[in-house]
Amino acid sequence: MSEAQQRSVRPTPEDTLDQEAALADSLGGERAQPRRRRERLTMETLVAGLNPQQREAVLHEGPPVLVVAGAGSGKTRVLTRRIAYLVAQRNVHPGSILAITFTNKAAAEMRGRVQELVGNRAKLMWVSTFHSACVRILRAEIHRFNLTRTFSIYDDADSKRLMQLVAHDLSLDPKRYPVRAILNWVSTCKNELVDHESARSRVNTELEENYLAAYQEYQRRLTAANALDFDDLIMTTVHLMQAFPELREQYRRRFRHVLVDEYQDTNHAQYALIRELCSAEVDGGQVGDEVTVDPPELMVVGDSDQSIYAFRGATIRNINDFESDFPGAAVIMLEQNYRSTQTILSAANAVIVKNEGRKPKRLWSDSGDGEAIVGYVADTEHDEASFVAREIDALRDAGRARYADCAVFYRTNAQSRPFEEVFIRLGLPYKVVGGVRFYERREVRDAIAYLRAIANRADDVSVRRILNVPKRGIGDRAEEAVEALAARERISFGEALRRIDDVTGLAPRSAKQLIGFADFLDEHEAMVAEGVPADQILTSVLQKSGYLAELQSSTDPQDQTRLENLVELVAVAREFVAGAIGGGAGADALDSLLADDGVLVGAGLDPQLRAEALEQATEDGELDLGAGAPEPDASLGAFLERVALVADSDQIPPPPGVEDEGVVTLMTLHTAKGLEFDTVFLTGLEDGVFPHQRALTSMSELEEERRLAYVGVTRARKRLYVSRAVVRAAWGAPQHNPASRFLAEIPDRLLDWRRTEQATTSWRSTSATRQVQERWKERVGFGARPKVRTVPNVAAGDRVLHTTFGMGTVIATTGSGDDTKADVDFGSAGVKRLSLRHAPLEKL
DNA sequence: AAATCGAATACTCAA
DNA sequence: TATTCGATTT
Repeated sequence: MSEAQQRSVRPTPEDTLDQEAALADSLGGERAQPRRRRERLTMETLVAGLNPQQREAVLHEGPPVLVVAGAGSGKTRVLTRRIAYLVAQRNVHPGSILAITFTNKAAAEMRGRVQELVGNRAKLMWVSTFHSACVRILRAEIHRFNLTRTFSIYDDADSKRLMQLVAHDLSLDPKRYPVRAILNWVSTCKNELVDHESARSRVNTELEENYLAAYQEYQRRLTAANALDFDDLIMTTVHLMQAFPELREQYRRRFRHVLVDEYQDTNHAQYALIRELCSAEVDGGQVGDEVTVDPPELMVVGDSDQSIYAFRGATIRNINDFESDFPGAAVIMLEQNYRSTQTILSAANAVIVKNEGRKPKRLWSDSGDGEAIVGYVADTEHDEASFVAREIDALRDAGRARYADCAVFYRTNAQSRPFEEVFIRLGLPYKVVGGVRFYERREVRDAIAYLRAIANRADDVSVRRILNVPKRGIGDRAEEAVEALAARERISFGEALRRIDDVTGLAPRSAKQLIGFADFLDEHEAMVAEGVPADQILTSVLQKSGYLAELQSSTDPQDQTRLENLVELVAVAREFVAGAIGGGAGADALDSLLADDGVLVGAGLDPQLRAEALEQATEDGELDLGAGAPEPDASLGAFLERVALVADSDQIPPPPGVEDEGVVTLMTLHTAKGLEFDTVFLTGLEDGVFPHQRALTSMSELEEERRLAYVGVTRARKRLYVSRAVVRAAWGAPQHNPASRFLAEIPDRLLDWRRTEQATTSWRSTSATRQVQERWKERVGFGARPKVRTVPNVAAGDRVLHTTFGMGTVIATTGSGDDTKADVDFGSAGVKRLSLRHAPLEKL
């Protein structure tokens, strides 16, 4: 970085520590007497310890402002201080602040921190994710679109099931129309605010014709089920604002300050929502529709180098075009990093500059070079895991790190396994965040489906999921008969269950079972109506449905685990209800929602968030911001909503206490965004793994992978390890991977290689390959089968010639012996997986 | 209607 | 490898 840059951003010399201490003191003093009206926070306190740019951001007034916040540049601090400043110095009512964060956990933290600064009034703020905020708005307003406030939220798995039904009914060839592909198309539409009707305009091919048909039928059924999918949550909220200008006005009046974190990861729909709320112009307004309110003050914070969610519609253009989107906007750059050593930052900078067309931005730090980055080339993924475990132990023994200070990152969830195996063997405490998530387990989903069916009878997907789970003698025939009635009468499946007498062609025995099932649902529906709290409904459902009984009597050891998971779910529900009823002061009780073992958590979601009723505009259009005490909400609906919106990152282990040294955290790079650890292990740095196989052919995807690498590197405070495995098992077969290109992008002078690849030319002779091959053969169950015929001996990196595809480069090899396949990049012809035995391939 | 077995398929990332 | 899907059997 240039000298000038350094000088221009260096903070004014001041004793940061002292001021922080003073701030903490004043806060502690205030907390001791919470009932007294708190001292007005002074301006000095609020900007204490901030550098000039941070201070500017906190104090900024007026036009929209973009804060370009490099990794570790203290943006959370800026956001919380700004909110506190708004409340304490500018007399902004907390109820008129809307702050959007990326995860529920971040929201809870931010609310907590602001609360420490300004006290309980902070509870009136809306601090939540886009999704939570939209759900909150939708619950209050969606009747305008003819859904009811009890609508179900379909997650990815639910959507998939529904789309599967749709595709089947439209008799789409599953080969040509994989459900996943249809859903992607639909999701893209929704992220761009294209509903199932206007989507016609983007149909050009026969393929898209069918996508459209699927979209329309899918949406029809979703609506019939009184349900929305994830993408709908945002799109529908925007459509509401557009369809009812007075509604938009109402929210514009309500939210005088809007703050958006992680702006680089917003998609078009989210952008449009912000625009509806904050734009100075009226777009899409109707005749006679006038903006009567000045737009709220808007601050967005983001870093285009950390944009890693393009796959779910995030577009970097939102942050790049902010200044033209919001004319007169100000831009503030935060480039001083307070987190990492210069070594780590240099590595990060060196990697990210390889991306083309990005706005130049260089992080710098004055905390010194620190330790060199440690590199390690392992033979196999198991060796890689052992290395990481040994290293963590060594650091700990040397007193240089606690478990909780260490994190292991990988590209895909599947890579966690070898680490878990080794950590368990060595007795190293750890927690995997994400992966096979609690709420995705079958038994948990079944339980949730029961609850949804009760809360929302029209929810066909849920009702039919549990119709015969546990087995109660309701087979396909019976189900079809009921469905026929539902179709004939144009009612939902659940509704048809109430009219079993009208169902034709039903065996008496089936009819009896169906009536029993319908009664079961009715009974619990009545409980909900009586206001029985969610946990009691859940336990009742599990018992009376026979679900528990079936698991208890099972001999399958897996069912034991399932049982435990359900017990866990009940515990979550209990905590939820306790939190809601304990209500009011209950931010602390919330923290205890963190599960104690590795299974689950549901932290971070403030019950307050849904407990607090949405304040409505009074008749003359004035908003009563502080309306009433928040109502505790222990209802089934509230519980379901929380369950639908929990995020992976809500499960990150809490910082350890004084005695306890916590656990090592394992997670994907995506989940790691926004976090920081003293010691970071960046693993699986292999082409084909990270960057991911599917990103290798596309420039833009490759750049996204690089940003992911950038995010990974910048999570580290003091120590960074980068490692790869020469041979890695994928799908049970050994795979040979070359070094990740990102490794080469880290300057050598920053790296301390503990171990490098042995100089072996042929992969056949490496011990690593043989080792994995042997293991593989044992598992698969065939011994040393003699090869009938030799196949071309190629390895990753070799150049090859194919009779039709021409020249190519071997990316990786899969399998062994006759089954060996090679992934070859033929440039313009793309990446092909070829069987070496058959392919007309010649090694060059 | 339920259970069982082999084949097919799948691994991105996630609210 | 591990889960899921379906076809088949009982």
